[in-house]
Amino acid sequence: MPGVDCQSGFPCSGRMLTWNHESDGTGTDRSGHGRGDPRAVGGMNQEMASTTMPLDAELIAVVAAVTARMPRVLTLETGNSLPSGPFESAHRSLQAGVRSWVERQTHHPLGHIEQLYTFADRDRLESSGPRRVISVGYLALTLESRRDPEPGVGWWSWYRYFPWEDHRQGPPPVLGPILGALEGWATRASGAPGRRERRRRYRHAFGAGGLAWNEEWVLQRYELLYEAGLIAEAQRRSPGAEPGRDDPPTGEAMVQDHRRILATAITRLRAKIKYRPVVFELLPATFTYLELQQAVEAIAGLRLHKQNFRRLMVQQKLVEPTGAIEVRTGGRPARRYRFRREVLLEQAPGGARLPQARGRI
Amino acid sequence: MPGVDCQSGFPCSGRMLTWNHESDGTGTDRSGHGRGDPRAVGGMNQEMASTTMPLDAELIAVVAAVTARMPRVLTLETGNSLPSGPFESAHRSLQAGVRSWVERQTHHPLGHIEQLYTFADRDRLESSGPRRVISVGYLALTLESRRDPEPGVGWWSWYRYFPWEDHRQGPPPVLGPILGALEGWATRASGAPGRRERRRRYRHAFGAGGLAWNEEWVLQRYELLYEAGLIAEAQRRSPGAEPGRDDPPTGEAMVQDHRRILATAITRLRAKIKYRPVVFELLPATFTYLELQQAVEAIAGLRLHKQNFRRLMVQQKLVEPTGAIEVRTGGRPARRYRFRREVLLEQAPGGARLPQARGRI
DNA sequence: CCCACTTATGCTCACAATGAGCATTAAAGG
DNA sequence: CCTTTAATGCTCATTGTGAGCATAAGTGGG
Repeated sequence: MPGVDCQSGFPCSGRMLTWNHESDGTGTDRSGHGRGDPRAVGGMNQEMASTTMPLDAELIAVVAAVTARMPRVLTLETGNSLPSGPFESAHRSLQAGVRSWVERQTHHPLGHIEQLYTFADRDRLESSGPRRVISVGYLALTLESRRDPEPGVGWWSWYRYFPWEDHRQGPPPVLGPILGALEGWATRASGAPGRRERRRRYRHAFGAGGLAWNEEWVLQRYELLYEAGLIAEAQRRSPGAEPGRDDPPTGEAMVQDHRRILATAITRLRAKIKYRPVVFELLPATFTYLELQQAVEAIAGLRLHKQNFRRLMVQQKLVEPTGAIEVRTGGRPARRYRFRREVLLEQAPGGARLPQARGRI
Repeated sequence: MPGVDCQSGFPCSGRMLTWNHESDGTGTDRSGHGRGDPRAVGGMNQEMASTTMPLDAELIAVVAAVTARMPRVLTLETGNSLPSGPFESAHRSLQAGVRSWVERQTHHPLGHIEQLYTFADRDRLESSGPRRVISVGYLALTLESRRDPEPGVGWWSWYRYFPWEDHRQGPPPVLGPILGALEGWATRASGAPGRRERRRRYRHAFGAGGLAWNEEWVLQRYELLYEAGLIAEAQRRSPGAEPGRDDPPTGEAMVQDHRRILATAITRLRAKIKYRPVVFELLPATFTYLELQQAVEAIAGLRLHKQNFRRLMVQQKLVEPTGAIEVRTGGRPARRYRFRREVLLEQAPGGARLPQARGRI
């Protein structure tokens, strides 16, 4: 009776069967901005012209980079919108469309690209024209290039739009006022159960009241703030609502729901950086361990333990020394490394342990 | 000097920073069926009418269930296609569209739904009409219902389409011939490096030559077989190619690229089941540990270690006993459990440990 | 009633992975 | 030479996970 010999990364494992309980915000049944979203209402009692309907497809890209320890996003209109454009007939595929569109619009070559999410909610666009639009969001990782900055095109820190997300120096100052406002929102709920529920939700999302901060829940936090009416974009939609004078600052707004798409992208990247070697797409060819770590820290919005980070890099053999030494460190010189591209082809996928169960159990 | 107190699930962790090296096949820059995909060629030298183009949106659903220890998919046309239909103007959102379309088509209520992927490759459809189509794939989890089976509508085992994916009784018989054919394909490459590369790729994907089988790489394996010309759908596309008489059986074909979409869904579900409590969507309200385990095994196509699986359930407190006892076990009676829905709201997300770094490092 | 057989449950044990933090090395700047 | 700042090495306690032994509690036959 040999037993399973579990290399499956599974229950026999269990390492992998640690269920997260959290929605990733990109897949589950949420059509708008969460329950209270004004956009989720409306419709459903309108024309009901149940026929195929020609529509336009739009591509929206979140182009991310890291410079000077800051995660940045490529924007148009002086930071008010993400690069986007129509899906054209000349494009072989959606992916090709994003690439050509963004590169034409920004003169910026894209690196790694992945699809984020597709949506076509009826009330998405403010000026709903005659045609319905289906939007496909993409996340692209690159190096920030400084050359020919077109007018209006620029790189802005993520944290300009989500100031509560940067916990590298500990909880950011904005967090206090935000939690205060959320508590107010909870208090305004009708009924004790409603108040309790709102309180539970915001504490959970923001790690308040002794709960832990989960850096991955970017979208959830944004949606909660939106629901609580603390996001400028939400106030735009309900014209009656004025920004309360006591409302805390909740970051710069963007056109339409671009900021929500950015939140989706950050969520995705913060999750992905943990199980795929994507950081390297954001770094120059060679780097020191510290630079690598700081890139991860910038994205995650957290400080990391230096020695353990190093140990991890060593164990996984993701990088190899170039032989070069960086002397401008402020301390002992550091070795420079390069990403071992071969790992993309090699055997063991670090996290999810491999396969196969043999014999009877 | 307090230190980081790393609960971040991060590098200080490293638990989470074990990069996978693998593409998930749903996000990366692959527009067709991998490098050799005939669909990835074509186009790019055609009309180039670079303007906004009205197109039709189509929704395609992979509706999954588990019955009698088999993972099943809801199909139309006697197993030849997935439920699909146009995105209509009456639909509030894409998600709502899938729901109503599938339910109308199959009289089957859907449970959990998540978006899979959106594609609009030019050469996707065989009969490319005048209009371009953008397709949005969805994955839905439900319980199989037996009532009023419309003609042509039915549930088929996944493994009918991917017979090499079921490793619950050890490597399936088809695997041998398939590996043989892949070796032949590798041998037919021109040049030693080409042959070596093909060999490396198929061994990696299929866990041949001492390598481990990774149950998550469903899409990669399918694409490799497609590229090797071993998939019926691929042969349809290049009319010259006849199925070789020595070709191994590679499962039932489906219309268009529906089988590829199914592969994407299986890949996603096999991955997701490890870090989110989604299995419960596939189970009745109460169940025994064994039933739960068998559902996971059906999806993963692997056998699991019973005691450790149990330990996991206990540790994570995902289920609670109902008090009921199942006696028809063939052995000692088993307790029945129910999923603790509260866990969806509760604190700790099992896998990705929580956050926050305080103090200086 | 005892026995063989089957599945359910408990529990142990060794080993690998991970969180924290001490210690040492190697530059730069007075 | 001494202080400060990083880079690197390495230790140590804890927890997580792979395997498997052992016992419990039914069923179906002698």
